[in-house]
Amino acid sequence: MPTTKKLLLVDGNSVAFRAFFAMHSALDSFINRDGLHTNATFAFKRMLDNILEQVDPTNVLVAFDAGKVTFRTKKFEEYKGTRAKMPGELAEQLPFLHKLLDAYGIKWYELKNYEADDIIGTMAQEGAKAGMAVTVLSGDRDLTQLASDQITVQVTLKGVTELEAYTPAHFQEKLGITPKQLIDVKALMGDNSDNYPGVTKVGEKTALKLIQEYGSVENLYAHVADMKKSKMKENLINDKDMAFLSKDLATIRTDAPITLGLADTVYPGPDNQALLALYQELDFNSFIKDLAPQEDDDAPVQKDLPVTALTAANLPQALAGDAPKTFMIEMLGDNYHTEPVIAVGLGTPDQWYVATQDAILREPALQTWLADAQKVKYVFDAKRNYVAAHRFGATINGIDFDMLLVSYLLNTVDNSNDLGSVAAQHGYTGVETDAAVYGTGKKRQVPDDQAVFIQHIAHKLACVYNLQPQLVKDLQAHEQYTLYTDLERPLAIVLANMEIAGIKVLPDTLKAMGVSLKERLQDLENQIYTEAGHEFNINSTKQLGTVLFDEMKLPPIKKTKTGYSTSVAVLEKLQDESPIIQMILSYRQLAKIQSTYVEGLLSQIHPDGKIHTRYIQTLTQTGRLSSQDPNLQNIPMHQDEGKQIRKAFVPSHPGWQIFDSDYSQVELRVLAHVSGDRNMQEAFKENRDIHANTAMKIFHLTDPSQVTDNMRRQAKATNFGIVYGISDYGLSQNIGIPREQAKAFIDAYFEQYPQVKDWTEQIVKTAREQGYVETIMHRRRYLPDINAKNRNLRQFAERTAMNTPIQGSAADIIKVAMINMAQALKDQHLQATMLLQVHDELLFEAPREEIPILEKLVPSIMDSAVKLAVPLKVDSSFGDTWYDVK
DNA sequence: CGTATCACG
DNA sequence: ACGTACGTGATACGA
Repeated sequence: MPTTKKLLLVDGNSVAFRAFFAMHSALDSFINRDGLHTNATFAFKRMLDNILEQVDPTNVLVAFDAGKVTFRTKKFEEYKGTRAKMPGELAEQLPFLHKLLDAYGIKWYELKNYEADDIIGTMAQEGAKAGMAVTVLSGDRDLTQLASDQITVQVTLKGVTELEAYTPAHFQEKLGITPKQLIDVKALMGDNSDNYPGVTKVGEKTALKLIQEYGSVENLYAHVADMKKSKMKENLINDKDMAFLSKDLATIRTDAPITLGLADTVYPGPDNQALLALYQELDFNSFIKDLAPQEDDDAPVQKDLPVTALTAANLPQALAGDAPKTFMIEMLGDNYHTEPVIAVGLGTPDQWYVATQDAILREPALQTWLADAQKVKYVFDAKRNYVAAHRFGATINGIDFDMLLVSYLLNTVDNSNDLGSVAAQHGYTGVETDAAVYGTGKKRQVPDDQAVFIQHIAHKLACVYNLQPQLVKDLQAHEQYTLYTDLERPLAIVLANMEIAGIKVLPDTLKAMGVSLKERLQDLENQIYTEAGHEFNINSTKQLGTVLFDEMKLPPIKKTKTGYSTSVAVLEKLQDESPIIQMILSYRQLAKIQSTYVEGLLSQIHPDGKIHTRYIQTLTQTGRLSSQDPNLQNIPMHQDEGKQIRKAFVPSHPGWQIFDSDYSQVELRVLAHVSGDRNMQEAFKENRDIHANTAMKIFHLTDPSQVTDNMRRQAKATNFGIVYGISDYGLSQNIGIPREQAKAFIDAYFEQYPQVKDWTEQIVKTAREQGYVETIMHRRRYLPDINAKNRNLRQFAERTAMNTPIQGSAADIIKVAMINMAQALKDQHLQATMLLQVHDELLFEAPREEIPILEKLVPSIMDSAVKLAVPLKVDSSFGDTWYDVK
């Protein structure tokens, strides 16, 4: 039987766009020696390899758009009229993409007056007719209308290699229509990015419904007269011409006058000499290595690095010299407080040393070297190595380069604990991921082949060493070098010491709460069963939904994608309908306290009676910390029931106290600073109640005495809304007022704080132009969706553009304070210990006699962390437990 | 392993 | 018209 021929068709322009933006954050590091940007070419190559491997085609064609003028613009002048010009950094790469395809032996093609879509549509039809299995690769969904039994359309998702396969079945499942009907849907809803309107007031939802009902635009109009009178019917009738024109524009041609046939698309495979020349021109060194002839197919792709077993005997030799060395302590799991050490490695590219026993960490020679600040170390995750070393009595000084931390500062996205994937983000492909070597989940283990294991450690060490120059250069290009050296790098050590210190938690206090909660939960459970008439799992939203909305016939206020919503907001609206609602609310509240806080925290107390959380310094997109295993940044506070948990958090020595300081309204102060708003700055300079001040402004009051509690509450929500990147709908939902009124609040707000309004507009504009926003300390967040054609994505990016500089600058400020605080405690020889950070709050334990010192010292360090145009304000308190700190 | 819910700033 | 507040982590279900 002859093998089926496989045809791969690639939408060159849209895949190039995706490639460009997938590696947009690496734009600065992907420049060849001639100053040419190469990020899109690099990512395009990887996308191409990925799809070639997946499809293994016999024939390939890449189609490009020939220009702006096409038969569609002749039919409708505004077609794609609002489309932004291709960025220059991408346009300059197009000739190299063409060269790359030539070297791959892949035919590429463009046709005057037609779009790439039409070339693909025509060729796909021909291929299918010839009995070929056709795969289309594109970055947008327009082409999915071609999907059929023989044609699969792969659409790129995020990143370089993730794809979504559109088949007729997938269409049915996802949208409830056939691929062809997508054209009809677009005829009605129009296409914003292609700039044709469809029918007035008809969006995706409505269009889908209409097509599911009528099947096609033609049939819809055949029956439009029978529809019952409505605004929509009127719009449909008025816009009939536009609907049919839109349908025509949306239809991908399958009869474009292309001048090549299937025979021209035969894929012979790459020309390695041509590829080598191109890679040299583009400085794609990692790809050049891949081209090197392999002696036999079974040989490892990575050539072996020079490794010696690290022993007590050869430590002096291994540690000789003052040149920088990479160092690592390897563990299989995340939690470095407890995880066994499986290897210790160090060295330089001349010679790597790897020990597979943890005992080496107790060697005095190694401990001396680790403690010596003059011995320069490169690591991946300083805090992880520091804490692990501490378990063996070692202290690490002299950490110069932390690849993980630097990578996070360069681009906050996806800095996992996996060195291999972080390396890949920076174009370094010479190292495997841990998942590939150790496996994942239950099967995670040290490889059976010891040589494979040791080479993996060596390759990781080498990777850190090799990436150092490039990443430090990138930091400098981003003006982030001092953010790294003066803020994040020292902070890692401060955090390590907080984690090591841990906080004492009294198990008996938690257990007593657990006993009482258990009884109360049992009572509530029985009452709920009585009301419901039978037993069920209250924790199952599905079963609860059935009881409330099917059996008891309560009105379902909201739906989720899987069924009825039973969230607090919904239940509160049902309060008066049945006594069961209050019982469920109470049950939920207590069950949360029991499972997450009583049982959860109990299971995390170490043998030393303390909880040692991990602060994740390289995760959030704004620069905040996060806290894991357990999360000590979300211990209950707002309701007294849950707040009791805090009584279990106590000082670790008798006669000591818990001391706490927090910033007052730090985010709004940051907003007053960055916006330069005179009215808001004045309020803070005069130490006024900012929410009451806002209330006076938006309610047009003349005297503070006129501000009611409710006005202040609404003003407070509005202040928050501004920080989050306001929308009238969001505000209206939050405080339960009509949308119109929320809009009036916002308008009044912007009128009273005009420079805040200017700033929100300015920051969005800046984000659009440069693709990222920054905090006061140059922390950077990329916003690739800021120019997205998808409205939701774009608006989300716009809100983020407003929120991140505020939340992120506040994070910068407390981080500076933490570093200064750790230094001050050391300088003044205080026993007080910094234990926790909760975003705008620092928590300490200290001997009672040091409390008066802290009451002066902590606020003075915190409010002088940075100099803003408004003062920072800090409130402090102390007590026997965390609960008593209020 | 994704979803819903709810704890924090 | 469209669908929306920003940033996190832990737990319980249920496929």
